[in-house]
Amino acid sequence: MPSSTVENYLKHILLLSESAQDLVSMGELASALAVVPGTATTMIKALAREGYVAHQPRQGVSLTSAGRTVALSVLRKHRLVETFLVNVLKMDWASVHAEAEKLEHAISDEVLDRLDALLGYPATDPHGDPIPSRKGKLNFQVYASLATCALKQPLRIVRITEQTTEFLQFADQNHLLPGSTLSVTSRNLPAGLATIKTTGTRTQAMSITAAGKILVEPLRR
Amino acid sequence: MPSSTVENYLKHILLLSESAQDLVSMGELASALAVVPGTATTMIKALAREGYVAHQPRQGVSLTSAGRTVALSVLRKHRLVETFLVNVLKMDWASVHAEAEKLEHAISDEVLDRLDALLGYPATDPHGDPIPSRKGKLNFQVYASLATCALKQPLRIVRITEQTTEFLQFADQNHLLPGSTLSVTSRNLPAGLATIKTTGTRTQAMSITAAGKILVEPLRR
DNA sequence: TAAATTATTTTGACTAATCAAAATAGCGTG
DNA sequence: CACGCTATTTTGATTAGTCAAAATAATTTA
Repeated sequence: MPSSTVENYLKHILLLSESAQDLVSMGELASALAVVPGTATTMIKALAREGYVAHQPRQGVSLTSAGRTVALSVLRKHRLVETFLVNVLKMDWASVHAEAEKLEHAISDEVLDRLDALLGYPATDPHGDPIPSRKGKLNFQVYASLATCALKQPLRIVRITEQTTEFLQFADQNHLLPGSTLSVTSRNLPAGLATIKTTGTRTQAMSITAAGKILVEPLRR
Repeated sequence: MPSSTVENYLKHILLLSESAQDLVSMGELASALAVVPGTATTMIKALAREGYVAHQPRQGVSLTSAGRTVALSVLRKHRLVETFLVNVLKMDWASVHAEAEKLEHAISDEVLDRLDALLGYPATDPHGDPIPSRKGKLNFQVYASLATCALKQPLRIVRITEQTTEFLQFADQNHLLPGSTLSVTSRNLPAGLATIKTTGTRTQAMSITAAGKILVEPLRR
C-alpha cells in the first residue's frame, strides 16, 4: 500500500503532466508539494525503484502505468469527495479542496463506490474537473479558456482549473461557476486584461492569467 | 495538531480507562495499539511531556484534561462516521469499524458537524456506543450485560461492546442487535455458558465471555 | 567558448514512530 | 528475606520523510 505521501507525489505528477506536455521537472513538482527540490529528488528516486515513476535524471519524471493507476485512484477519491461535500453536505464551494486533500488518503474503494452511487455517478466535480472512472479512465477534454476563445461569442463555463480558496471565492462572487453563460467582449494583451459580459449584462475586467483558468465551450442551440 | 498516532494513543487510553477503573497499564495499552510495550512507554513519556497524559512510572497512565478533550473528539468522529457509513451508505454493520478507524483522523470538525446534522444528531452509533457531544460530554451509562442480568427477565439490547468484525457478524447472524428483545433462560458458570431466548422463541447458547459484551436494559411497559 | 546563472542532485543531519533485546523494578512465595 | 516471575523501562538500531547547504550539471550570456 502506498503511503499518503507517495499518493500525493503521484497525484501531483499526474496533475502537472496535464499542463506540462511531457516530463515534470523536479522544480515544479517540489513546489507543488511544498518541499525543497532535494527532497523531491530523493523521493522520486525511491518511487522509481518501486516502479511508480520513470526518472530521467536532470530532465524530469513521468508516471509508469502502475503509478498512473494509483494517481487516478487518488484523483477519483479527491473529486468524488469534493462533490459529496458540496452536493450533500452543502459545504462552501471554495473550501472543500483542503478537506478533500486529507480525506482522499483515508477513504476505501468500498466507501467510494457507495458515495459514487449516492451522488448519481457524476462525471465532473463541482469545479467542472472530470472524475476518473472506477476503471481509471480520465475523460480528458480540451476546452478553450476565457483567455483563448473567440470574442463576442456566447459561452458556457465548463471548468475552473485552480483550486485555491481565494480564486474560487472570486469566481463564486462574480457568478463565474460551471454552467454560467457569458461572453468575452474584448482583450487587451499588452495590458494583460480581458473584459467579459455575464448574462446579467454585467461587464467586468479580469487578468488574462485569471481568464486562462476558466474553461468554456461555445453555447449553441 | 496531534498526529494520528497521538490521537490513537489518546483514544485507546480513554477506551481502556472505561473498563480499567483507574490507570491504564503499558501492557494493555501496547496490546490495544498493536505495538510492543517498549514503544508504548517511549510514546507515553513524550505525551506526558506535551501535557496529554499523566504517567505514573511502573503504575500506568491516565489522561489529562487536554488529552481527554482530544480523545473525546476522535471518539466522536469515529462513532459519527460509523453511523454515517451504516445509516446513509448502507454499509455492513460488521465492517465499518475499520473504515472509521482511518477516517476519524482525516475528518474536520466542520465536516463532522454537518454529518451530525445530516444524521439527525444521533446519541449512539449503530453498535449502541454513545457518541460524545460536540462539547465533549460522554453519556456514560452503566448497563447490565447478558452475563450479569437477572434470569428470565424480558430485556432489550442497548449496546455491543466489541468491535471486531467476527463478533459483530456473530451478533448480526443471531439477531442480537441493539433494539432486539430477549431474555436469559439460564447460566452455567462452571461450564461458562449462558442460554438465551430471543423473541422468535429461538433458544441458543453462548459463552459467558461473549454474553458479557452484550449490554441490556430491562424491558418495561 | 569561457563565464555566469539556474536547476538538480548529493551529503549529512534531524524527527517521529517503531522493534528487538537487555536491564531494572516490583511483586509474591516459599 | 532471598529468589524468581512478570511487567516495565532502557538502549541501540531502523525506516520514512524531511531540510540546509554543498557539489555538480546544464544552459544561457557575453
